[in-house]
Amino acid sequence: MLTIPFIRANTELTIQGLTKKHVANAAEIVNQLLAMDDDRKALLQQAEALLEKSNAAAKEIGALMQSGQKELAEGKRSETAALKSTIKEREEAAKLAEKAMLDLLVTLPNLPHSSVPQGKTAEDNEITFTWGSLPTLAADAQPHWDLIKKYDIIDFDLGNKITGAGFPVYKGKGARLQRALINFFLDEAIQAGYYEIQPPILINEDSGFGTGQLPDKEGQMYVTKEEGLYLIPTAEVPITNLYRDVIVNEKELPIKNVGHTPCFRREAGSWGAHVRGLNRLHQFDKIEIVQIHMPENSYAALEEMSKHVQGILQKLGLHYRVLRLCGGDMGFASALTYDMEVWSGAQNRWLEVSSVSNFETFQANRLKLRTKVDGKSILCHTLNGSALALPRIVAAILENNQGPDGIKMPDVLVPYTGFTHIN
RNA sequence: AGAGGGGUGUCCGAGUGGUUUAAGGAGCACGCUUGGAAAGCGUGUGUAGGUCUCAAGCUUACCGAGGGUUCGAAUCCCUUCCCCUCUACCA
Repeated sequence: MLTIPFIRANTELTIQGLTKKHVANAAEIVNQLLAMDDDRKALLQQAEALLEKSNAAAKEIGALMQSGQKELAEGKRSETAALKSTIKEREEAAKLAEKAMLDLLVTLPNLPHSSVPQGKTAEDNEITFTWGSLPTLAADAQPHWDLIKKYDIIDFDLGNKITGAGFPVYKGKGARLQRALINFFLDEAIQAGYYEIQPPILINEDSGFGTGQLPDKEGQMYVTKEEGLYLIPTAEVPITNLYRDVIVNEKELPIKNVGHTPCFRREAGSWGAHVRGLNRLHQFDKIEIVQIHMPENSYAALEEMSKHVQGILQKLGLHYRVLRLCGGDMGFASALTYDMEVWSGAQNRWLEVSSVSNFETFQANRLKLRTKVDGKSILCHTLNGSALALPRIVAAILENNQGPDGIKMPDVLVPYTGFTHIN
């Protein structure tokens, strides 16, 4: 979330940024927020003044008791007892004012970086780079949902039986391809200096708050009935939350972590056209990279992460493009996001396979993730990106590499799969 | 899951209602000392908020978390989380 001191010092900038992200009535909300903070401070001061008085009196009573002046102590006691209810009342008022302010503050998205294009929908995203060329496919090229049936490698019907829609079962070479991709992606990340983490895939409420899923987006996550734990929508949540309530030594920065996890998304209400086959699932595997930086280095890190993801796509020989998301299409917590999309040969459309973002201090403020500069604590910058999500990569490989002898595996993957073709 | 014991600062650790303004030790930083180091001596060493032009200062909260009792809570009570031991179960 944004910080009040920042909003106070950069009120105009804040309003402009929120407007770019299509927050309605940004100016009104910001002014209300500042008024609420003034309110909070005033109430806090009242409460603290009374507390100071009461603390002093309690200390006096203690001293009187010790020196045996019981009568005096008793008198003082009844005097200060009267303060109690007023103090409690003011403390509660201050607490309520703070909560009201925070409740509003957490609803505000992060401010977009100055390079973020204006715009409302995916149409307004800016294409910054395109690599490779359209695959040449036979006229009878099939979409992946037909190919997986033809080769019997991914089974939606079985998934329906044991769980429900959107939970496919990977079989035989389909399962082995999954495992190959996971290992390939992890190895690529490790080679690029990332440290591997295997986090829990259920998280508590504090973690959901730390990275911005909660409050507000609980509808997108599965939750366990008894414990109230959430199934992670992405490894970003547990891996970033490792640093919740942490003051990291500047010498330990940058932190570069990678982890593979299954990801769970309810995708409530988002089913319809364009979501056939592997395009959108309730459960899928993803390798996630997370970085933590000194503020001045975070944008260089974002470029590095983008290059890392692109390097993998190039090794896989997938035609892709890079988008700089516009204000209306970017995520709640992000300041700048690049999406990578691969070309899906038989669907004739681009599929998003990665999203890399710089959150600047937005998550760090929620997490209380700080470092020290000249003895003062400052918020770190957090970044993350998919490197990569599996299902759409699988869809693209299947569709783009189909031929008369089956589906040819990209060369880099063969050492991992142990086979050259799915046939 | 049941019974019992715990959770104090960067770490160890004392503290069962009132100079706790959290003892003591270790570590760390700086200074003195030294040819240099060690030892020794001295000083300092948390987070967040408020006040303040800045700094200093003052002030509030924080002893796992939340609530309560009290003039006053690390200390007493309740709830909850986590750790340890034993039992049970299990891969």
